[in-house]
Amino acid sequence: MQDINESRSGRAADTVVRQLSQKIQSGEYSDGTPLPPERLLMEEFGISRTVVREAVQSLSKQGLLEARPRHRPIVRKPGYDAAISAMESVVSHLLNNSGGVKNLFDTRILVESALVRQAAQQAQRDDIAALKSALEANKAAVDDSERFYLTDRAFHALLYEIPQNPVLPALHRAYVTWLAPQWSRMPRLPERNRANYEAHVAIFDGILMRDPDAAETALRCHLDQAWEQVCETFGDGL
Amino acid sequence: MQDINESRSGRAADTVVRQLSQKIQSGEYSDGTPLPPERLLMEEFGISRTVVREAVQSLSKQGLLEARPRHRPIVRKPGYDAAISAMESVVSHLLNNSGGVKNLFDTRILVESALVRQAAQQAQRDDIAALKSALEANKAAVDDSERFYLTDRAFHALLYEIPQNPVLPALHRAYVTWLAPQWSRMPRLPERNRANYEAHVAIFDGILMRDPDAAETALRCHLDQAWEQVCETFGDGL
DNA sequence: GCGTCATTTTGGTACGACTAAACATGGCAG
DNA sequence: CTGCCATGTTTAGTCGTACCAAAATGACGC
Repeated sequence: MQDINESRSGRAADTVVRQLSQKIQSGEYSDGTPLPPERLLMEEFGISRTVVREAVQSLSKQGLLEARPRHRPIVRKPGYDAAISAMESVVSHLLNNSGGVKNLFDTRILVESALVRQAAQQAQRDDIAALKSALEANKAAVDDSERFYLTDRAFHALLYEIPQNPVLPALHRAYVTWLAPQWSRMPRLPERNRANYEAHVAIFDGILMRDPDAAETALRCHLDQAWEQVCETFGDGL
Repeated sequence: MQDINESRSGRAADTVVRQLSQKIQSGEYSDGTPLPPERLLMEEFGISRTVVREAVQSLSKQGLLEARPRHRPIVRKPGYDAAISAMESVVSHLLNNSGGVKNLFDTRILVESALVRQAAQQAQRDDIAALKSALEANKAAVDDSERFYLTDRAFHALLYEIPQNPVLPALHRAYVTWLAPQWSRMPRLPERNRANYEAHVAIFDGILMRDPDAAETALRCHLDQAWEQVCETFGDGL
């Protein structure tokens, strides 16, 4: 009810954004519930609807609100995925620049090679078991390219889960999402599926034998091969 | 001049966002120049100023425009840094959650350990020379904590530059920015500076000797130590 | 030429109105 | 009583206008 004026910030919307995000974080607006209607916020903060809408839009771009058209914005405590999706639009521009896809994929190689090394050194019994069953799912799907794609993704996803760091699975989802436009237009051949499966086996063996070097080598070989396939399909112009 | 209606998209602002971002990417609005005034865009697209403002705000949050209050928005072709800064607000929330800082720092350890391994295997003569001079700057600044902080950052930044992948330096800037709140409130002691310098030397030696394992070990030791210092300062509640 | 001041431009905010979609209600037919 | 549909209500999306203040612009005097 109090005027938020005199908050000495160039833009009124900014102070509203601060107050709202604070109320969200403090739980005053609990997760999953819709925000009060714009007209209520308007009188609560003593501002016009213009400013309310600006603030709401800003918060939704930050991932603290989920705004569907014609609906009340839903309060969302942001997770690591929200951070990733905040970059999405920018990234999509960057991927159109020459070299953008390769730069992104190279970071994936970097990260994933570090992951398999760490897995080879620290993977627990259940991690290994999960990898093993993912491998079997791979093997069972070599002839069904659509399904193989899913099991392929699942195998790599496991690598990102082993360190128990919630940033990493989010990062994997990001890679999958951003590289999907290239990947999904590639031809899916059973031979390639089989080669990928065998590459996965090699990675798994490296982890199983607690041999970081072997695991990393296998993974780099696997991803380099994938990149070559991309280049063959799109003609290097990335 | 044509009506953008009938574009079959729930929100008018979204179509304007698309059109504008396309015009920015195609160079019709060249980088560095201000966008046309809102009132012009309004009639150009046949929409109200409300929508124009919404679109402009959206684009500026995406990093395609740089909007200062009371100024015309400046067109910016987004780079990798723009992607990072798009996450900034979300990340700042995540870092307040328990474990957020540690999760982020762990990814840094992961990435940076992969970087030093790669450096040990692939660093060129000039990379090594750059590292060497960064080390000397370290050594010269051990007694001036403020300056040592800068040279410390510069040393690590070099590691991110070696693979020639523009994503990585941006990532380093992100780490520095996001972890700065914790780092900058830590006491700076010459002993610590000296210890950090020696850790850098160990990393450099590993790279110089083309010994990835040694380099990685030294780096992990270095960063783990840094994390311990953070914990001592803030009492583990991260 | 250069600084100063008045004018115009332009973004920031407010208010009011209307539309259409989503939601809530209640009545009607089975 | 139950399920479905018509109706009214809520609410976000959009538009138009108006006003203010800061910035950009240009005129003027020095």
